[in-house]
Amino acid sequence: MIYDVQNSELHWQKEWAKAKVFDSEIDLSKPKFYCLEMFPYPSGNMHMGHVRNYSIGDSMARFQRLMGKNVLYPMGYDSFGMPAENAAKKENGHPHHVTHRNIASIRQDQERMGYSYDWNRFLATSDVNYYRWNQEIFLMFNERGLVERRSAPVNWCNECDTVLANEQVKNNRCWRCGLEVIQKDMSQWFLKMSDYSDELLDELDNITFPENVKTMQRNWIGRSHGANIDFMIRDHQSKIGVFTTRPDTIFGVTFVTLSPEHPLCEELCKNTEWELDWRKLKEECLKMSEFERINMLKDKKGVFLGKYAINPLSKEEVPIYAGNFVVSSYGTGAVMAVPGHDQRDYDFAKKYNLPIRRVLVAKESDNPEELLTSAFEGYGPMVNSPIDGFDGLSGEEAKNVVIEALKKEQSGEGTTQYRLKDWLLSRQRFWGTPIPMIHCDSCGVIPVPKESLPVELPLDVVFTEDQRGNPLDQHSDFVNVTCPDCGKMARRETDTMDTFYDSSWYFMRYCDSNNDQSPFDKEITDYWMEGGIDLYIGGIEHAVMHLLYARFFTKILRDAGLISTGEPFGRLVCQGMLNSPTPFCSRCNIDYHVDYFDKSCPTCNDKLNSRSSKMSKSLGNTVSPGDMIEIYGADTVRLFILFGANPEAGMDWSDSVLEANNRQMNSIVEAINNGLNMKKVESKIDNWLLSKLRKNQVLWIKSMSNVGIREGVMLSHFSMLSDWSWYCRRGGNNYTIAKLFIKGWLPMLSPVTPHVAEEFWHRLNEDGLLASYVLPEITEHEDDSYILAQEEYLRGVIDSARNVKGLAQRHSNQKITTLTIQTSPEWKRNLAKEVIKLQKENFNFKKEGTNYLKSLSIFGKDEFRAEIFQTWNSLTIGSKKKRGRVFTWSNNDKKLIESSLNESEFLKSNQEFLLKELDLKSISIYSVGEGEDVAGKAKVAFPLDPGMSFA
RNA sequence: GCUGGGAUACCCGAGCGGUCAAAGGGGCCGGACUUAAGCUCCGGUGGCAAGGCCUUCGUGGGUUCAAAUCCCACUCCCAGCACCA
Repeated sequence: MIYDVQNSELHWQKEWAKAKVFDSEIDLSKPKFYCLEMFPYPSGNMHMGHVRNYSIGDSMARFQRLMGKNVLYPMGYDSFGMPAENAAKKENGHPHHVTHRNIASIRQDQERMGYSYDWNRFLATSDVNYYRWNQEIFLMFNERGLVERRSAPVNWCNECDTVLANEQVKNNRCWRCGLEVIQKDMSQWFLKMSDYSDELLDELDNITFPENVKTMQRNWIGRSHGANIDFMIRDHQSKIGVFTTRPDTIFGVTFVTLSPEHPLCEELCKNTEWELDWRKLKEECLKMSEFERINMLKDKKGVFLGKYAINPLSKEEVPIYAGNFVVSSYGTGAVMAVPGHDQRDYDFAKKYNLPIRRVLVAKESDNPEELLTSAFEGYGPMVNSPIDGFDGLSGEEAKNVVIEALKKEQSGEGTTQYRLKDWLLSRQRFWGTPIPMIHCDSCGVIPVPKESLPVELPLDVVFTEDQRGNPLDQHSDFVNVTCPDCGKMARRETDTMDTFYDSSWYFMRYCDSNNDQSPFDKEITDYWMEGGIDLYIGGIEHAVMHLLYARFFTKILRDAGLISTGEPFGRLVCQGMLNSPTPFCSRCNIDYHVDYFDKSCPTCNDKLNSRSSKMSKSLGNTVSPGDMIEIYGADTVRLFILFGANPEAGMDWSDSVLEANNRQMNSIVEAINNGLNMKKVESKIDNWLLSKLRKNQVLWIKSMSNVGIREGVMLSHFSMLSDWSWYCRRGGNNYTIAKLFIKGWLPMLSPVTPHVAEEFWHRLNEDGLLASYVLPEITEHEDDSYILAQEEYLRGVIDSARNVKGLAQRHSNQKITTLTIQTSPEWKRNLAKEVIKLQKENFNFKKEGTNYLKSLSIFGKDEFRAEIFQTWNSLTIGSKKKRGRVFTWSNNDKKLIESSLNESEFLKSNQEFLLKELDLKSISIYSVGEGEDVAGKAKVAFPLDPGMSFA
């Protein structure tokens, strides 16, 4: 066996660990590179999605080390969270034990893949030496006034027995378990993320996130500019504050709508004939399921509340409604309804027969009295204003004038509204960071003093299957505490923190993860975090959760002076989905479990076909990394995953491609092995191989530097091998050259398939480990491209000869055995050179070509004239579909022509090779005119394109 | 509905004005090697009367001497948001 995959991989993993090659320390003499993957929740074994994530990161970390960067590449675990708690319940254990068991298991899987982590920086967020800093930072937030405890309607998930942040509710369902969330009024802890709305939004313009992530964050923050306007109520002391982005439509208001949950509703209609209807509507809205709500929203519904609001400018009185389409949490929960210029209001007005008024026209010249058949939502000049000074104004100007008028009346002002709310931080769960607060009957809610930290989670808790709620509530040692202010008995806060808090700063902790005095040292962290993490890789599912929280957190830490940078992530790469074949019914548009392969659809009985769907446990289409490693080794799995698709693209699992990639690895091994056993025979092709190596290296570095891993792999694992094959085929057999080539090749192999590369690095007798090798700067030699072009020419000749031979064979009864090649006559070559020269001077061939040609001395020969003319045209103008050859030649082609390459001599020197490649007995090669014009092919001979005839 | 990203040969995918019948990979077909299979290597893989011609890069229009590539409209797919005032 040339290469024992399994043993070799394990061997080198041990060697790397022994030599501590991946440990990183500050080194100001090198540029730093902080490479990071979103750390995993340790749920047992590593799955393919992890493999993809970490293989991308590892290849980049290894590549940057090769480039001489000081690379920080740590790994740790996001180990607080519900699943550990649930697992603990199942086995009557403690989440702490479950967590550490899982960490050991997933870490082993990661180590088997050969990832080059600096394990010294290991951290688990559920360990007290991590979460104690969560608490200290929390106290700092509190001091800075960013912590707030308040009673508010919050999202509650019954399954998870806890509240959820807005970001964690998707389509009204819990992001973790999928159960529909309900609204509850509860007193909860918030972090004032809204203080940073503007910066979080504006900074997006300056960071290199993928466009879709930016868009998602922009949508989530949802800033809109507009006005708050107060409407007085007739015969009532309260007023209604509405938010609108369209103050320019103020005169079109024909009613005001409150969300049914709005507190004013009750105030307005209590003890009136309208109360019952409102209560019904409110009930209906509160209990609506997601499905019903979507159906219902098509049908706008509302009830009159019995009172009238007064338009602050026109003083007109309009009815007040409660409407199911008004969202209570956005703006003020109340809208001024302008049916003429808002489609929702239009629909509502139609249904309840309310007046629709036009107060804008699209163009100055439009008729202000023209009836509206749907809302006109664009901008345009104001019309029909009941007060002077507004008609004719439009857009921003109109808005500003209206806002000014409102200010004068003291009933409104310009304002900005955000969709982003404060971060609801508290969870009613056990397995999270305890919120370091104490409830004292006399002193109120007060923070745990810094010197009493950490507040530790008790280990003496037994979890049982039928348990509900948070076991901390029942743990008297934990709960009972003396008040740090007055010394009386008090109760400890039992809510814990959202786990997104843990992941909002772990990347800074990595920089200094063994610090037991503070979360991290500023100087050290500034070094690694300068300009943000250089490459951050993870799933798109965190686009508005983790990635937004972490940005927010970083900005606070910056403002508190703990760190200098305000944006944590430099380049972000969101890896694509990993798909795998799945039974699919195209009629029902449903994926089925893999058990249904080759069966028919259980719903419609159609034959099921196959399509690629996201790997998931429920579909059973997952592939176990462990199994694949056992069969093929880590290198092959890594190659498959990195060559299958670029990092951002989705990729399909394919057993046959994986197998093919394994064969590719075998071929590479064999090729290198053959190279190391070569004789020392010099040949013409030697230089070509080294030129090719340099060319490939340069291209490879360019691709890899830009995270173009797929393109990089194409060069390192495919082009390099086929170039090697070509070298051998051309008779290359020079150990010295082979060694040079392999020494250049192995580093290129190492980011993606590090084990095999390391193994052969040693067989090459190189000093030290390839894993810590720094690639010297690659410079192409001056004549590289010429050498490559020459070989390219030869290949081109062989290619077209093959084509023509096929043709000839079809027209011949006997086996073709001879070839006559006539290379371009000298005058055509000279003409071509002339044309290339002219083209470089931007000569206008169309306009001046013919005259120029006539001025050439060669044109004087009558017998040639027609052919010269044709040649000239073919070189410069071309035909309808093809441009002149001078425009289609590559730079290298031009170089060959300019250098006066003697094509005949060159081909003759490769005569043996041509005979072999073309399977011929004889071949004669000469320049046009120096031998018989066989089959009249002289006239088709062009520079770099000889005439050929077979017999 | 809005926002963002897509649609390229049997499949996956690169290309993003002329060097494009379109890189690379898979699959398939043929050849060499082998007792044979596998492996490996080489070649082919839109059509045809074949150093050429014709048709093709979601559909229909347009700009251009020239379009997979630029512009317009449409269809479909994926993702996110969604009565956000």
